[in-house]
Amino acid sequence: MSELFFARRFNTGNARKLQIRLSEKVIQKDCFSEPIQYVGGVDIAYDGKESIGAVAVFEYEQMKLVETATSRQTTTIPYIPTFLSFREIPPAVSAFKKLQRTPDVVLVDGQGIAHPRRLGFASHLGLVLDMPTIGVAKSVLCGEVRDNGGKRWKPLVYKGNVIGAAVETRPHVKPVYVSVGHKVSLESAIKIVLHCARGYRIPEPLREAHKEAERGKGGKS
DNA sequence: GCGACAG
DNA sequence: ATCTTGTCGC
Repeated sequence: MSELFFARRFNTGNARKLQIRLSEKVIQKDCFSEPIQYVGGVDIAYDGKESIGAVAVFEYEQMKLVETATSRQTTTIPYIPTFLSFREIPPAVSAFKKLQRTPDVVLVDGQGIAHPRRLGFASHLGLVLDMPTIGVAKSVLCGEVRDNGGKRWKPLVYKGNVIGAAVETRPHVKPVYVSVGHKVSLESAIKIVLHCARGYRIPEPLREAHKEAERGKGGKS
């Protein structure tokens, strides 16, 4: 009962101010050691009133799954466009705490700084975990793709600034929208996403995290 | 004021 | 996100 009340009273005004304040702390430079050894993927699934957070960790070079972790808890905040992170961070962080190995960089299902206030789920999560994160979204939240040459990626521009890139992970397939989450440059983010995409539009760590979250439905974790 | 709007 | 039948193609 209290959760529902809290959800209805979610204060977008305060959340908006927090986003603006936090967005200034986002670091857009590579803050991880090379070569990358482990990459993680985070995704959230919903089962009725509960959220299932899942994390999958892959060995970078071979792209082999080495570990997964999930966490199931009551959903506390409703989905409100541009405030997705407040809803998904709790289950994501909870799943992360169960990991044995800490990935060097994490792919997140959503936008990084490609957000109206430059603080999408991937950036917010990166700040909370103090870890390098990359936003990988399946559709655009804001901005427009600038038609450039025949590269594998095109810049996503919003109000005159490049906030991310539409990356064609597979030929002739709808692109995924990559943006800086935290502690990584856009160039590296694109390179990492392309490395992790093996035969499918969605990078392996995210595909696996999605499957893991689906498996968490109808049970506990 | 109106329309758009990650998952 | 979630629900949901059939269909096309490797």
